[in-house]
Amino acid sequence: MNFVEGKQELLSTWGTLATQWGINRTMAQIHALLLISPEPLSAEEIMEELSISRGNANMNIRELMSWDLVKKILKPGERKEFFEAEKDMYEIFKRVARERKRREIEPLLKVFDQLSKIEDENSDPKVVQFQKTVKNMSDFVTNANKTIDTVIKADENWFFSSIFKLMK
Amino acid sequence: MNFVEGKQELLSTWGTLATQWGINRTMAQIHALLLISPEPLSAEEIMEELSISRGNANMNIRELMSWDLVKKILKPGERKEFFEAEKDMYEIFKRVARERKRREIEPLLKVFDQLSKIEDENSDPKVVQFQKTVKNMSDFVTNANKTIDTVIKADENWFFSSIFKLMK
DNA sequence: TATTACTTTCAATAATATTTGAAAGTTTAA
DNA sequence: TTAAACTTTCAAATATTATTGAAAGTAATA
Repeated sequence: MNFVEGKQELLSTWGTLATQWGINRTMAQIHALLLISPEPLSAEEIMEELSISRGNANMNIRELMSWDLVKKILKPGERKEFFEAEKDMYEIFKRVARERKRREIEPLLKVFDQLSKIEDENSDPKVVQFQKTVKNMSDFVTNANKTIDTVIKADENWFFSSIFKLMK
Repeated sequence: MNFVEGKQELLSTWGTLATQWGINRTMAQIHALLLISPEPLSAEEIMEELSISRGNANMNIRELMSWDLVKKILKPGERKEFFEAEKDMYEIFKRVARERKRREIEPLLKVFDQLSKIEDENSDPKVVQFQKTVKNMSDFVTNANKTIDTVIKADENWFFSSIFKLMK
């Protein structure tokens, strides 16, 4: 496998992985492309490399910026915009965790909160198990949420090495 | 909100969340339905509750079993099969982690391994940054993989409380 | 063995998510 | 101003994924 083949393999694998995690394939591929690029790329270059349309490129680049994974670079004297990815993997991980927390976990906790308020005098086992399940889900997600907060604040070596030490 | 409305809300929210994580909506809803059910349910009952076809129910129940989240229960004297979900949230989390690791992380590490073997004498910055990125991704995923192993072996209270203590 | 009571399969269909591309919008500079 | 060089939008088209349901398969029982 040479560089060009390897690049295709990486972009394709990364894109496939992304879809398994509910992330748009093109978004992941643009991200990977910027990760392996030593220089910021323009929309044109991204469109070219991935054979995608201008609209698609624009939309996914902006989505990446909203996740704080990519930033716009303006080169002096150039009118065009260039894009550059944050390259530190742990930083990427933290930013994704922060966004998913905000977009998904927090709304979910609100739903649990509402569901926990359901009062049914009724001691029907169905109601009892429902309430038990909501409580368990809610407690678990609350803990997961706190764990994410911990990770977001921690630094990489400390976090990973601490986790490993737990099992020694 | 009463019990019936709350149940609908939970099934719907859980299903939506699942799609954001690359998991089939129906699969997640069947899982949630079994989680709130005090008794094992038959395929018929699942079809009825979620208004889905027999084929769809069958397919997703089997998928849940392949994730080891649901098991088949045979009641003595009954020909029909019933299904029951593992209800412990941390156990569910570990089983999902174990499966995603096996299905996604391990194949991914193989790809990284191949990509790391690309030798291009060439000191083109594009090649250099490619190799650097593959190395970073690979190291990060390797660490994440080890962390998952740690979590899979740990028990809940110990794991969560240890994590929190890290930040004190 | 034949019938009944189920479960499984899968091609066709439907639902959902992504992508395109042309038109509209914006900014810069002559 | 106007034109050029870009970026953004979004309705329509396409691609992907999920669902249906009827037929085929299987196993228990009469």
